[in-house]
Amino acid sequence: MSASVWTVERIRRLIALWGEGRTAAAIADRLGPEISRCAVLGKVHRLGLVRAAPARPPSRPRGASAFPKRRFQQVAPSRPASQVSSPAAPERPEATVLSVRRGQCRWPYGTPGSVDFGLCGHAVARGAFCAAHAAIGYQTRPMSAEGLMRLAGFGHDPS
DNA sequence: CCCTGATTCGC
DNA sequence: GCGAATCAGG
Repeated sequence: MSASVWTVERIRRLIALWGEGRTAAAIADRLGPEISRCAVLGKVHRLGLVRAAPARPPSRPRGASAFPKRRFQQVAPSRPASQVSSPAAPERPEATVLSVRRGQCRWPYGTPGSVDFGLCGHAVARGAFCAAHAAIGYQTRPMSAEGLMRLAGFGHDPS
């Protein structure tokens, strides 16, 4: 017979002790060696006994193996379909941070700080980028109706 | 580094 | 349902 470790008696004591404001570790101690602090926390949570939440803004997705190793996401300029039909972008950087001059595309290549880091260097078409990279970097996303109204000077002001 | 409670997920 | 793992904050 596999009686749950959480007997009625233990649950009763848990509720009482939790109500007294004891800490999970202290409760785990009193409930016996079978009950760990985590077990207490888990049970408390499961019972919905969560002590008055101090309005803690849920900062992030958390929990066991939420993101075990994928914690760092590669953040690199993504290359959507726009690049396919755009004028050629160089395979390798043709300028460096030090060498790049006015009129040269400043699209980054490689990892900043590493020796191979460089800049596109092609002739600027728009802003700081050549045509190919401007197509990627200056994508204008469709603006919401609210955004358009705000931009037009019609703030949504009910009063 | 110790502690706290909170949260998630594999079992 | 259970609780270890892992989080943020003190």
